Amino acid sequence: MAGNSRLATAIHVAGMLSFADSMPLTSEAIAQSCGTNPVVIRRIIGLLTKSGLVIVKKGTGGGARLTRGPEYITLGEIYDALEEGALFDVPQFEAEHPCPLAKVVRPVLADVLNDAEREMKHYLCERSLAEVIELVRLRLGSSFGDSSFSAGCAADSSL
Amino acid sequence: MAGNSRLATAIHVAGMLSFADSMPLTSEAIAQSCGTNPVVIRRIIGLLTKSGLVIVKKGTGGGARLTRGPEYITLGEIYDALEEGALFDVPQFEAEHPCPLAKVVRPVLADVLNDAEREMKHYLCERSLAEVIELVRLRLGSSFGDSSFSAGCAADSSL
DNA sequence: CAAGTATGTAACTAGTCTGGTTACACTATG
DNA sequence: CATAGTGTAACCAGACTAGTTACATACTTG
Repeated sequence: MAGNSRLATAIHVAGMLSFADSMPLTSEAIAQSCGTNPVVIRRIIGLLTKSGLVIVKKGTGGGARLTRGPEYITLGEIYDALEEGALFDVPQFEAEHPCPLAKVVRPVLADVLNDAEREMKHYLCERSLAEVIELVRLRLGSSFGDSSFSAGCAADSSL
Repeated sequence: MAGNSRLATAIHVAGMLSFADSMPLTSEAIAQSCGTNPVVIRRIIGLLTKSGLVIVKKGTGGGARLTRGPEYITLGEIYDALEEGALFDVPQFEAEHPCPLAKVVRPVLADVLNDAEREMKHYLCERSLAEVIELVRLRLGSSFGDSSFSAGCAADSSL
């Protein structure tokens, strides 16, 4: 349970919502596809909602759906929605720290490691959800048509 | 104590060893500069040694020193030495998984997120330890000369 | 050889995070 | 009102980071 699978789950969720198009999906249905618990899904959907990527309808027939088409959602936006902290922690020192070199090294390290993280984020910002879905379509080959995704998966697992 | 400060510490350590040039530094001296415990430093130095970046001499007058000049050590090598796991965990599903879409989505996500991580690593591999040291020199301005680094910091904190 | 110095490593603790789970209040539909 | 969903709090388990103590081992010097 060590690694961080939240981003994988979040993109998985967004992808499913994209397939379902305007039909809202329940956290229960999504959780089955993701092999996890509805509450875990709701926690993630809550963050996506907070970032304006998703809109949620409560009550009977409710569920979540995307606010935009997948071409207009980048993986970077999904990553940001999760509010992860900095990838690398660079503790800074107080003025009284005995080693003068250390006090200068740390801000430099913070800059460099921040840049490294930015490279990763930049890559994610250049990949749209639609691109990911297209890759999935390619892997699926021709076994499914366009609309059979939601019919074949989301509908199945919601019953 | 949440974040991962190991990379920052490891680069800090390598930077100090570079300043000390051929004079071995003890984990005690480095720990003082890093504001942490000698054992923490030894754990990191152990990994750097395992990767061939550092060589260690035991006993009186012992300590660690770099095996190469800082121009020939990249931050990517230091990152790899720490043997961190994958940045993003992408759990895969068994063949019996109920949702057929999910089983196809996960390998795609693994690819995409792996690429994102690779972008970050690529940036680190293009930055040498010498470049970091140069940035530190620039921030220090002209208050210190070249050799006063090890004399001013490492030597001070080792006494 | 003996004493001192330094590493290597195991063991334990504390704090934090992710993920799983249960429980329950709230809300919208019909 | 009954049902279907979400939102959220609370708690547990597992894992990791960092700090610390303790001790065996190895090297150097006198």
